Amino acid sequence: MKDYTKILRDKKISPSIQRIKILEFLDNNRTHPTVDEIFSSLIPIIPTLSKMTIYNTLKLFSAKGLIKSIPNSENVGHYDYKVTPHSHFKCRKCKKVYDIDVDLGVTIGTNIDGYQVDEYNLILEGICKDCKK
Amino acid sequence: MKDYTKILRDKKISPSIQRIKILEFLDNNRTHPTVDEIFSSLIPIIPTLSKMTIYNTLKLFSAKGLIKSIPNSENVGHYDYKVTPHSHFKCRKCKKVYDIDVDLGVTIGTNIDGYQVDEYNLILEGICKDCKK
DNA sequence: ATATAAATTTAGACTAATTCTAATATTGTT
DNA sequence: AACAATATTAGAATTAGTCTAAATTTATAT
Repeated sequence: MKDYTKILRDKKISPSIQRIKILEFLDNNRTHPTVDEIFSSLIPIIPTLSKMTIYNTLKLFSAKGLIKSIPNSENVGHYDYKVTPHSHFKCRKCKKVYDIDVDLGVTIGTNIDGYQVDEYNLILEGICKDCKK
Repeated sequence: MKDYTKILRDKKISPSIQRIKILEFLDNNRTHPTVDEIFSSLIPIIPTLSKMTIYNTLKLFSAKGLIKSIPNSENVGHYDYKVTPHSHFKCRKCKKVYDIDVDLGVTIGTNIDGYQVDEYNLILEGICKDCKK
C-alpha cells in the first residue's frame, strides 16, 4: 500500500483526506477519469465531498506535477496519474483510450526549432486490436 | 484567390454562403480558432449567422476531412484547416499555439503494437522563442 | 417558370462542465 | 486555547455545446 500522505508532503501539499483519496483514486484508476467519475467514486467514501474540491485538487496536483491533464477533443477534462512519459491511443470504434509507448524523436528538455520542449502529449487515433478482429 | 465553392463541391458539400465563408476564414486564419472567434469574425459579413450553423459546419467539414479539431486541455473546441500533417507547440508563458514540424517515427496507416493508426496529434509544451528572450 | 421535396439555417430553450463566491470547517502555529 | 491561514463546501453564475422545431433556401421534377 502506497503512502499517499508522504507523496503529498514531499510535494509540499498538506494532506487532507480529500486530497489523499483523490490521489489514491487516480493512482488506482489509470483510465483517464473525469471529474464526474472521480466524484461518483469517492462520494460514498466522503459523503460531503464537493466537486469544487476535485477541481481545486486536480489543478493543484497538475501544478505540482503529480498528475497530468490529457488533451482531448470532447470538452471534458481527463486526468492521468503522472508516470514515465507515455502516449495515448484512442479507438474510433469503441472510444477506449489506451496507454501506449511510442518512440518519438522528441526529448524533454531539448529544443526543437528554438522551442524549448518541457512536455509532450501524443494522441494516436485509429482502430484498436479488439475492434479489428 | 482560392475557389472555396469548388473545394466544397469536390467534397460533395453543397456550398452555402455560410459554409464558403467559414472555410475561407479557417484557411486564412491558421490560429486554431474557436467557434466564438469564427462567429465574431463572420457576423459582420453574415448578420443572420447562427452559432449552430458554425457547429454544424465544423462537424461536417471534420467528417469530410477538410479541417481537424485540435485536442486541448481547455474544454473549448479549436479547429484547424487541414494541411499536411504537422504538430503544435503551446507556449506556457504567452499561451500561443504554433505550428511546427516534428519528425516523429509514426506513419499514418501503419500498426503500432497492433493498433492501427489513422491519425495522430502531437502537442508539445514549453517556452517559445519569443518568451525565452 | 412553378410546385414540391429536401436540405440548410436560425433562434431560443436546454444541458453539462466549469468557475466564482462567500460562508463554514479544518488545520497549523503561537 | 486563541488566532490566523488554509481547505472545503453549497449554490449561484457562466460558458460551450446540443436539441428542437420553425423558417428559409436550394434542388428537382414537371
